[in-house]
Amino acid sequence: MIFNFQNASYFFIKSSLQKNIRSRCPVAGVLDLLGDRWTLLVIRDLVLGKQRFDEFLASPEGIATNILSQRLRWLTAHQIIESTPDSNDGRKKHYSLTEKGESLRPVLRSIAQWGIDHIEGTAIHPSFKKKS
Amino acid sequence: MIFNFQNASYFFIKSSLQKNIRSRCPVAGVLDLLGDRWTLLVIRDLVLGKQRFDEFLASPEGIATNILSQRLRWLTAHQIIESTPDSNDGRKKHYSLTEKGESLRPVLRSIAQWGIDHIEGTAIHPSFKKKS
DNA sequence: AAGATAGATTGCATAATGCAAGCTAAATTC
DNA sequence: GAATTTAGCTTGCATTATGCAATCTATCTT
Repeated sequence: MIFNFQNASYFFIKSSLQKNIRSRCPVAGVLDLLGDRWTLLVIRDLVLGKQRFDEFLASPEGIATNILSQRLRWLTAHQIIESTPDSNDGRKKHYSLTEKGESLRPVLRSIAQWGIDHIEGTAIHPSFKKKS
Repeated sequence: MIFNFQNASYFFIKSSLQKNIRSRCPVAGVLDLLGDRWTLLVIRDLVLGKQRFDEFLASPEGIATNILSQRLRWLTAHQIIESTPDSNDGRKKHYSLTEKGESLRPVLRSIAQWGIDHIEGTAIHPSFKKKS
């Protein structure tokens, strides 16, 4: 990603603007949007049915709270996820994939399949098969 | 990626070892292998028929020489690409995708398609359609 | 009222990236 | 055959991102 995530105000200013696009290549565009060590793992968690901050934190890769928080903001700003407050507990938020986010499922599946086929020690999560 | 690429000797020691795997998730595995701002763009270039250091450098995203050099080494170490010396010009190397690298084509296509559908201003490269 | 919980933000050390410059071996030009 | 150019790197250093621990605020539970 292009911006200094540490500085929240800078982030918000920039993220509401058009992205600094590196090129017209869609692969480069996707990398600018999702291409780092963590963003796609948050989306994976959502695909697997996780919805809450704590659930994402509990994933085995061990994302840090600041990174998670930044990625959730980023993904929300780019309409890939959205959050709704829990109706019973005002502290809780439920994150979910928007339609745009849902459309990443086949991409994620394609990536996962390649990983299974070519990276030793990886295995598919059972619930990954649901909801083609 | 996990290592300090700046220190070449450290790189070589580490890259010949088993990767420090973050989890058994294949998505995480792929991200550890390819998930940064540049690696997939080098693969894209190879998919598009580029073969040489200078050709990769000339791509519109403007990768730096040190980063390109590191990525080529990384991808070679992980059997995704290989290089052969030019028979006429001893300075030149030709990089190409291995079978493992070729198998990334559909993944790249899937990513590209999502980008075209959801990222404004992106468009597919014509030669991307060749060789399903 | 006191403590626990959810979802964060902050400060700081470490690591990765970006850029310019330089380097080496091979090829080309003069 | 010496000087220059080219291809593919490497190095140094500034900037940016990440990782970790600590802290904070609002809400919920006891």
